[in-house]
Order: sequence, then C-alpha cells, then structure tokens
Amino acid sequence: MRNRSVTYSSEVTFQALSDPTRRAVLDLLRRGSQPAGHIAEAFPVSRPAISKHLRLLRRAHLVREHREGRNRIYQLNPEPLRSVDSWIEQYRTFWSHSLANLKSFVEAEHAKEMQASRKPK
Amino acid sequence: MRNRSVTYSSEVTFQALSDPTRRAVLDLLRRGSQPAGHIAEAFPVSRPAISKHLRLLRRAHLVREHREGRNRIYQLNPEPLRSVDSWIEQYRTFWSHSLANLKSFVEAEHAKEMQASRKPK
DNA sequence: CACTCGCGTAACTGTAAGGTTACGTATAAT
DNA sequence: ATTATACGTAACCTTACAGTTACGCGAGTG
Repeated sequence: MRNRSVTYSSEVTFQALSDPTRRAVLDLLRRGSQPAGHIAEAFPVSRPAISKHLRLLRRAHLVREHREGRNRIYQLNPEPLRSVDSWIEQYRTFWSHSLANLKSFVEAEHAKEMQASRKPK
Repeated sequence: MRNRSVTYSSEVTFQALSDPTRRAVLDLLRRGSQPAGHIAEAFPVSRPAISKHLRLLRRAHLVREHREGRNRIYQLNPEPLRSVDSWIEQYRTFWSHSLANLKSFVEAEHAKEMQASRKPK
C-alpha cells in the first residue's frame, strides 16, 4: 500500500508536542539526523530522559529511528504536524477578527463598570 | 524586564493545547462566546472539571472571561495560537518539500523552463 | 429577608509523566 | 576474549493534573 494517506492521531501528536524538551529535539533534528547520544548531549538532562522523550516522539511518528552499527540515528518526520497545522488553520481567520473581539471585550467590561457606577447605592 | 508588546509563552500555550477537552472547548468557543455552565453541558465531565480547564485556558490567554450578572462569559482569544503557528511554520517547508516532492518540483521547474525556451507543446 | 442559581475553589484520589540511578544488551575496538 | 561504547529499560521518586464531591459566595428573585 502506498504511503500516501496515512492519518495520524492529533491526540498523540499534540501530547508529544506539549513538552518543551521534545519540541527542542525536533528543532534540533531539523538541522539533520543524529544519533541518540548526540541529541542527549544538547540538553541538560540525562540520556535516559532523552531516550524516553524519543520514545514518545516515535510513538507520535514525529521521528524515525534506524540503526547504524551501535548507533541509533533519529530522523525528523514532519508529516504528523500537518494535522496540527490543519487544526490551527481553522483559527487563522479569527486572527484578523482578533482586534474586533478585543474591542467588544473591552466594551463589555466598560459597560459593566458603567452599570456599577450607575447604581452608586 | 522589557515591557514588550503582548507576547505569549508558547510553553504555556502548547501545554494548554495538549488536552483534548481543552481543544474541544476552544472549538466550541469558535462558534461564539458562552457562559461556563453552557460549556460544561457540552462535555461528559463535571462542571468543576470544566472550570479547571477554563482556568488553564485563561492562564494561557486562550480565552477571556467577563461577568454578566451571575454568568461568566468565556470568549475565544486566538492570539496565542500565532506563536504555535509560527513554530509550525518552520516545518512547513519540510513536508511540502519532502524528497519525492522536491524531485518532482525540480523536474516541473525544469519542464517549465524548457517550455519557456521552446514553444508550448 | 430568605431562596435559588451560576460558578469558582478546596480537598481528595488516581494516574500519567519527567527526572534520576542502576543495569542489560548489542556492537565496535583492542 | 576482554573491554569500551551507545543505547534502551527497569525501578523508583516526585510533581502535575484530570476527575470527583462538598462547600462558599455573589447575583438575581420572591
């Protein structure tokens, strides 16, 4: 079967992205595939900690792993980020309206205060 | 500390987005501002649970709250999602220019040049 | 005034997860 | 055949957090 329409659970993807270290790992892999140990050296945490992060990233299919001798090379797979992107896509139109929303918010707050001062009791 | 224009910690934002219920709340608010109780009714969990989700969303500035009588109206604020979007932006080239796609892209460019120099077939 | 309604918070529980150190297992080097 | 290297995994601790029930408080209503 073609690799074409693989669907990723955005659930697992979002969860994997929720940790700053994991996002940093992805950022690192953007500059090229690397062995696990080399990735671990870039962070102030222990190697097993990175190993577990990589496990989660693997589960989310955000990285792929293959062995070269006694090294395990990790490679970025940005494909699952598409579902995140498409989720955000639905909010992109709201950005332009963001100012208007803020305006109505402020007006509502203002109205509240006016109401409060109108009844000085 | 620099008082720069409103900047959002993508840390808190990503964390807030990591929970499926919270994302669903945002999806709900996309269709209009609503009081907390009304939001809670849309989910199979208790009202206090939603209240705590709303608290996290507030902390991430993804929603705003204002009071109307004894109701608390929650409003979507998509602004922090921009930082998420700009993070993903750096990966967008990776999936639109995967190796196979890059190959066909180059070939297409080449074909276009050939077309331009000769006559369209 | 008392009463209800809407909603947040406190207190508690179960579970996931990030961190550590210690250990196991291949592979490479000597 | 040792020994070192590059990992992952197990066991453990601690914190975060999603869920619950019980309660408190301000805002409307009679």
